[in-house]
Amino acid sequence: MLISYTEENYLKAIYALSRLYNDSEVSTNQISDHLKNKAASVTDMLKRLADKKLIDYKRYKGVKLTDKGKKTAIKVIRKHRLWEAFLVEKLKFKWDEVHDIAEQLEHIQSDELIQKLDNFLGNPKCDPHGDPIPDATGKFSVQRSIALSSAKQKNSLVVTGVSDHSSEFLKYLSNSGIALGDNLKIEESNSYDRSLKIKVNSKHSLFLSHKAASNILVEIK
Amino acid sequence: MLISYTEENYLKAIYALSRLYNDSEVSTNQISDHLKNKAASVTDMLKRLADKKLIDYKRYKGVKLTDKGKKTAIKVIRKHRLWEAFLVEKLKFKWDEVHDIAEQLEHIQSDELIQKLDNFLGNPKCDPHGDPIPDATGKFSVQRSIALSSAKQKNSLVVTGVSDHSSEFLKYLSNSGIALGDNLKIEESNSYDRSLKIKVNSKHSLFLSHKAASNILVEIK
DNA sequence: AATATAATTTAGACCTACCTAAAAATTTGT
DNA sequence: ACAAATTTTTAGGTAGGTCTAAATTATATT
Repeated sequence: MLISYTEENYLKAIYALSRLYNDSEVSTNQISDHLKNKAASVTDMLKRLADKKLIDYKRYKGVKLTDKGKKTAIKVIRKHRLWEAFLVEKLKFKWDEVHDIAEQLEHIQSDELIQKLDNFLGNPKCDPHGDPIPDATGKFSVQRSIALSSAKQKNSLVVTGVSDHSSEFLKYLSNSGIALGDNLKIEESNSYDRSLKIKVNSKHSLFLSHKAASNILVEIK
Repeated sequence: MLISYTEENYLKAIYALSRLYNDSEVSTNQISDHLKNKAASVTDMLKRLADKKLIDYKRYKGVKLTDKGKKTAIKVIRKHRLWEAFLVEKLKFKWDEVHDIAEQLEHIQSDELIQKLDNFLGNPKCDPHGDPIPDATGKFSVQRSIALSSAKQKNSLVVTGVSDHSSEFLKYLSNSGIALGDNLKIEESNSYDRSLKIKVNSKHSLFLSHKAASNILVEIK
């Protein structure tokens, strides 16, 4: 079955938005904001994607990718990140110049091309931005560590390291009851000073300043 | 001004067909045969291309590329051939596997990408099929030598070499009044035995067997 | 619980790029 | 030169993907 350029972009958007909010349903408006289309256009497309069994869709109730839709979205992401790696590693683009070109290249259809490109690049695990590249089966072999302060997802964050290695900071962390491997949930984020309220291992809660949160590295589980 | 994927394919088709027949006007049916579309669809598109000043078009009279249209077509060809070179040289595709993928890649929009790809490949003059790659200004620095027997264009052929180097064949050629640098025109081609009637330097005419014609190399001027 | 507000969907329109069928222009054959 | 055959164009329709404006459903407020 054929999936168009535009349909692929919708699937990718739904995948990304769903990840941001703990794999929950994605709303029409979220998609229209993300894609900079009107909500009415999104509704049209959702019907078509549902006909093709790429999403589960009930009107007014938001949307989720089916396994087939998810597989398609991850394949597009795989292609995008491999092409970004190619553009930076081989063609010597700057990392900030490659996004628009990769947006086009990600839609080229050829399984053999993806596989050969992957080999040519030495089967990289991450793209130039540090984002993980899924393998041909759709599996992400690495998770990216990011600053807690820049985590977009609220749930299922695991502490994997720190970027401030001073004993002062590490002492502060242990006093706060935060250790490597702990599970964090962002309960509140305050935009005026970018401080966070965090729940640790579903037990105790605490406030973290932006400075502290930016030095805690987490992965999305 | 934006030129769509489909419009680019029409321009490429018109360019190729025009070259086959001494840069003459191209007919609606030639285009529809080549693109495997219906003639009515071609007429639709020709009107749009004419609106965009990419072709000169008068109804019932065939069509020619404008300078702007020609420049666009050559740029697409440049991209196609550079990508083919990449696929074969770098990704180790076989030369006969790359065409469909290059048909997609040729429409990626980014001048910087083309230039960087060209440099990455070492500024090749020809693609893996021996077809010349135009430079960024649209100039072809080499002409491809082909067997006279496989020339699709009838006019403006220049003798550049032979593939049978036997003294017997060379003697036959000089007896026939054909030498390096001579200008040839195909006046007739007979499909039952693939023999050709040739005019040499706009002066004398002669018949050539398929065997003889397949050993004479020519370029298109 | 009724109403106001926000989110979503429907209705109707447009453009690109294709199609079929019929009409018009051109070319060919005698 | 005129009829026949061929080529090309016009007319009208379809599907994808977008839009605006209006209607519907869901959510929030009081």
